[in-house]
Amino acid sequence: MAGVSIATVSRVLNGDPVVKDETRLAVQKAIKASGYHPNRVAQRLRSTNRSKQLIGLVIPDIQNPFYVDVIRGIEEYAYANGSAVVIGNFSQDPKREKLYIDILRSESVDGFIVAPSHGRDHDVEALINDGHAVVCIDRGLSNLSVDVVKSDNEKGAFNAVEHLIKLGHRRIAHISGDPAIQTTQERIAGYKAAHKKHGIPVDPKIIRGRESNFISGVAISKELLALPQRPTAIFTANNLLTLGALETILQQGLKIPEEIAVVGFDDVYWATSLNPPLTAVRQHGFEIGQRAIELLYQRIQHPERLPANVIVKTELMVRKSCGFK
Amino acid sequence: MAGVSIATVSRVLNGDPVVKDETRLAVQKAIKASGYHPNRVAQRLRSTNRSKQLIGLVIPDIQNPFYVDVIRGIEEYAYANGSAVVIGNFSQDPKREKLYIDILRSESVDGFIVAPSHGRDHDVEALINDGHAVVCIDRGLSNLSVDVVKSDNEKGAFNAVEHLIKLGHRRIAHISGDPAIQTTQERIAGYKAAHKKHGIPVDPKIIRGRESNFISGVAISKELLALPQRPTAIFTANNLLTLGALETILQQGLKIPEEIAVVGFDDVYWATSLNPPLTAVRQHGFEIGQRAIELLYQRIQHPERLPANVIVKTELMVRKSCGFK
DNA sequence: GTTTATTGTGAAAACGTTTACATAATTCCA
DNA sequence: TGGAATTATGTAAACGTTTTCACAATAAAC
Repeated sequence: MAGVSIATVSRVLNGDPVVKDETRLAVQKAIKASGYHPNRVAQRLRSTNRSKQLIGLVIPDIQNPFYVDVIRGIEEYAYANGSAVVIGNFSQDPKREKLYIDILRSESVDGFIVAPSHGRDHDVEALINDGHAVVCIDRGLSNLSVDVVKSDNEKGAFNAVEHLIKLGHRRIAHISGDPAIQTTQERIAGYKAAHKKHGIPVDPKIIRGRESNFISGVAISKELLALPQRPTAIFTANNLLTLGALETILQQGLKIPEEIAVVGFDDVYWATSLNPPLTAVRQHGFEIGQRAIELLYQRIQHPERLPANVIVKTELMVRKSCGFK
Repeated sequence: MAGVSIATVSRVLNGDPVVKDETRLAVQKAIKASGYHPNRVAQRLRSTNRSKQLIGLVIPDIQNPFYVDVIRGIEEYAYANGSAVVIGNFSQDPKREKLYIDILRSESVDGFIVAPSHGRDHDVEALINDGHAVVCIDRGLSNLSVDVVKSDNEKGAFNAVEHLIKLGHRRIAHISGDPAIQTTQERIAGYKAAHKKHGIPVDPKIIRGRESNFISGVAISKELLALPQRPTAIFTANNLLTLGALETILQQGLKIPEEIAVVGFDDVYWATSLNPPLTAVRQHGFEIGQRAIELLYQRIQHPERLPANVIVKTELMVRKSCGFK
């Protein structure tokens, strides 16, 4: 249509400076006129060096607002680069995680951003060993050195618990998540560190963790509230557990913060609408996403770069659920 | 490796019954041994008839839990079929919507599930006119007949408002969303219908709508509460507006439901944890997603089928935010 | 006016599959 | 046992690009 070969069209599309201005304009005109759009599938199939404009994201739980923030951060960057993001939400199911990794692998994405289901995630390890660019979020891998972006879980938990201690609480329960997950362990460590610093003994009976979901939150908080020596405060390890605890407290008609104080890990956008507004540890999910995709592009360009470990600060959002003013 | 041609390997992969059992086994063994994975990019490039195992999803707001439910419904089905889902979140930005549609188009996805940014969405129309399989969710197109799956917005709003009326409320405000969006109009229609049925005059001054976000919710509820003849109840048109209203009410120290009743469109998983638990219109997002992808696959197989219009029921979740027992 | 550099363009291979067609291998029937 | 019918496999084109290489056209140098 522009009277040139497809090779020249390709060059124009890729901004190759070698084409004459005259032909470039002719081609661009023809592209406009014909409504031509390059086929990204063919582009990906062919090109080895250049960016394939597609990145894969493997997420454990898309219902968790924290990951939604992460996704938004990643997407923002991807959008700015004309890249698309393929999201696989594996709902905490390792089998499904594997399927998504396989799919994305065979989609020849530029790279992967993954929250591995656990520290010894063989599928993610295999991915890295096969030379793919991978950045982990929220949790790392125990056997392998890899780029990781996550929150400062220990510090975040420490601050939350210290806040409670400074308000006068001495018997603080902790509803934690799946003990197999690194994140859980770090948050427990922060909890303990705050106790240690203030010379308060840790009672292992009031640190209880199972799966990270609403049900566990309800169940564990019931157990804790039935204890003979009832805690005056509860520190929950993520937003679903927090909801479970609130449910129980509401149901038992206990007053927050007078009868029981609550601090949650994971700030959520509706935390201020709770009554009373919830004091919570805010993770900067959006920023985590941004840093992750930046690292990913760096890794793609410099595969030999040493793995980075980015720790993103948390922020204690003090609201009204803590009591003992 | 199995001593056969690549054509035969392809046939084995696609379950072509023509291959001899013996060779099939040999090939399968070789596939296992070599860790071979078919390249989906090449598959998509080549194959015209068969499913490309990729569907495109264009969503206005991934932070809205309703859409998250929709996504989960879609993904569930896709996962069961070994398909992947590419998600484009355009954050209510039509430019971004267009970019994502273009990207997905050139990814040669099997089909699209889209929530068009407005009724005259030219990009979505173009998609359909170009012969792509498209299913709309949440809102349809005004110029074009297309498969649509959405909630029964009018009925949902009607039930919510009638519930308030039956509890004795006579002055019910409505904080609505973007007036340009069909969904908004339908919810307003339901609001009016309930008034009409019960012979209560509609005061247009207490129906106010702007963008569907937290800020609007705060602003409009402030306006409403400052009115000389203050409403005794507020019906909000979506979960972000609800949050905004709750924020204002909490800040002004008003008691729910004694001083002001609240019913929200969009039930959310944390509605029960609010204090008091929120009465809300539940949309079955997961089911909407499921129906949408079912319709999409049907449309792919029968492009000439007449467009369907699936209306999914809503459910009024009666909790404690309505008062006037 | 030839040779040499420089610049812009085209031809063709390659990416990893699917698929129409051809051919080889097997079975069937007379 | 020879040919036809059937079955299983291989060959090669195609999908829509990118990219290497060669070549043509122009400009520069002698």
